[in-house]
Amino acid sequence: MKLATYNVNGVNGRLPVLLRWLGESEPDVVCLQELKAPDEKFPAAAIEKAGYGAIWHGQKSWNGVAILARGREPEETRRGLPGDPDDTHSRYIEAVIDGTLIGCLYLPNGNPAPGPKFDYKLAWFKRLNKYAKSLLARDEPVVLAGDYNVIPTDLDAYKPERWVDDALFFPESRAAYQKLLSQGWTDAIRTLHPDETIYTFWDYFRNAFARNAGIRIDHFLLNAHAARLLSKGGVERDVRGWEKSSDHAPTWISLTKKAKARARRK
DNA sequence: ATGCCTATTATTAATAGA
Repeated sequence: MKLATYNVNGVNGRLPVLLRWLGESEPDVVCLQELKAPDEKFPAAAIEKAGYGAIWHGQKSWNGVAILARGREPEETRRGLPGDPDDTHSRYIEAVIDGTLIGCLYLPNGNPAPGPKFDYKLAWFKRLNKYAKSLLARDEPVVLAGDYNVIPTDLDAYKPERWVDDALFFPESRAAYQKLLSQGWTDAIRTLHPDETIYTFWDYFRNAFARNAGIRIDHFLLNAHAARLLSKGGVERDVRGWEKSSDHAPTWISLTKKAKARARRK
């Protein structure tokens, strides 16, 4: 099963890119972020025509998340994180697909930091960590995929010194991410490629993509059941170079059907 | 220290992204 996460940066403005990518990459499960569209403007017909069932949680102008499943309908299990009934942002949606629980998240950016937006980021992170702890213990594969808006370590940024004043790299943001990992989650891409320079985002400024001036902020976190099934993963970097592309590239992992015998014995 | 670029929304400029 190939799972992908893609901050599409406008699901309607980038629809040709999204459809081309779905056709070429053929992921089985897709977590989308930054739909930038209300529910009624989600391009459900075009996505269905491409062969995908979908659930979505939209919002006017900003945010918005969706889960797509090739040849099937995702079975929705939650929309919105628990812990704050006054939170109006559409940043979390969750479904069961083929026995795997998939959480699709779009963590707040938090800039400028410090400030109220950064406070919101940390508060959202705290709610995520609390909820994630309850998911971790489930007796099935669990995958938390999305745009975490966190650069985990120096290895994950081109010139990390340029990011020290940014909410994505603030000590509090990195600490919250490490705290989440320490519950027992596996950062799939970093685990597969421990020493590689891997980026998932290149901004539109300063010719960043051509210079490979990127950061790694789109992540797959796996519980132990899912981690045992992890076989490969990476970033579909070419997509970032397409005409009218998002500033993020699709990031993907493959989960095998059954754990390898060696892993099972452990 | 700031703009750079791009999308959306509401009317040619503001806001957000990261």
